[in-house]
Amino acid sequence: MLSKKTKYGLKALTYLASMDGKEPVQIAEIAKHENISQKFLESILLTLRRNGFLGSKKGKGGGYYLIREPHEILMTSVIRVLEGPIAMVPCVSLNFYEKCDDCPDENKCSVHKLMLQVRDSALEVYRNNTLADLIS
Amino acid sequence: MLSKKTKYGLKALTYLASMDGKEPVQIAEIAKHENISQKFLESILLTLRRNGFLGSKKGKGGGYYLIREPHEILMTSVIRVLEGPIAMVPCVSLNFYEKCDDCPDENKCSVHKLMLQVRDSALEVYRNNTLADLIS
DNA sequence: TAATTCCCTATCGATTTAATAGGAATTTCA
DNA sequence: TGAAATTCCTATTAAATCGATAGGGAATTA
Repeated sequence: MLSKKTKYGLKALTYLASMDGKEPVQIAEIAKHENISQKFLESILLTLRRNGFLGSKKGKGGGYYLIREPHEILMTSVIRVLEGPIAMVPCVSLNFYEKCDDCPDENKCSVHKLMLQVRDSALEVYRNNTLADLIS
Repeated sequence: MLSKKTKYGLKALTYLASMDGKEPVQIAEIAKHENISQKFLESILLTLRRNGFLGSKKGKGGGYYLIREPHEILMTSVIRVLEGPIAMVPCVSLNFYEKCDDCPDENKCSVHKLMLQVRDSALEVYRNNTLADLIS
């Protein structure tokens, strides 16, 4: 299940991308437009800023804005920052690999085999979608 | 993230399929072989039986066994029973559809658009894999 | 009748999630 | 210079979910 954090983050990014200008947009405006709890959105935007997706400006006329072009922002990176691993089990994760406690041999594991395919198919989707693709 | 329930359920099914014979296999044997908490596995096998994947026999020499051929058991149905929806958001789910509270128009929603693709790619994997495919 | 094995419900502890609270820091502008 | 606007940051909480455990009941076998 996709977390609300990721869902809201994607919606906020899309909203900012659709604004297009580099004018800062206030949290309150995004929250209202997308029906998101303002305080919750606040923490999400902070994460996106700390991870290099957004810039911010304080004080009157302040807000958040994209610091990269929408077509440069891959869904793989957004998902990894907001949601974490794309893989459904750590033993097939590229960026968050972990060995399973129970499994003596990954290569013989049926779950591993299946989830490898699922990961690859999800990766292909995320790699083929940038923020720009989500707008139109 | 894939739940342990699903992971263990898949491992148990694979083990039963690899036995091949219609001889009942005891919970304890599966649990030991796959390093799973026996009591937890018990409840999982019960779910699989109630959903038409397994048969069972009580008393000495009892246990669980597959009641369909491995190549007839699609991953779509196993996943839906153990894990629930394949979709990452209810608004793109085929079998567990639900409207989003916040979203006024699904067709304009960027998250919807992305998650539709993710669902389709996952579905394709699950539809192309039967229990038989996981064994070899 | 005793042993074996699955059947069933309830409960628990830990973790995660979504949201809230409350104020600090910075910037703008009158 | 000071008040308003806005982001920044940490802590807390309520609810849900997950993985596991407990404890006995019911059926089957020998």
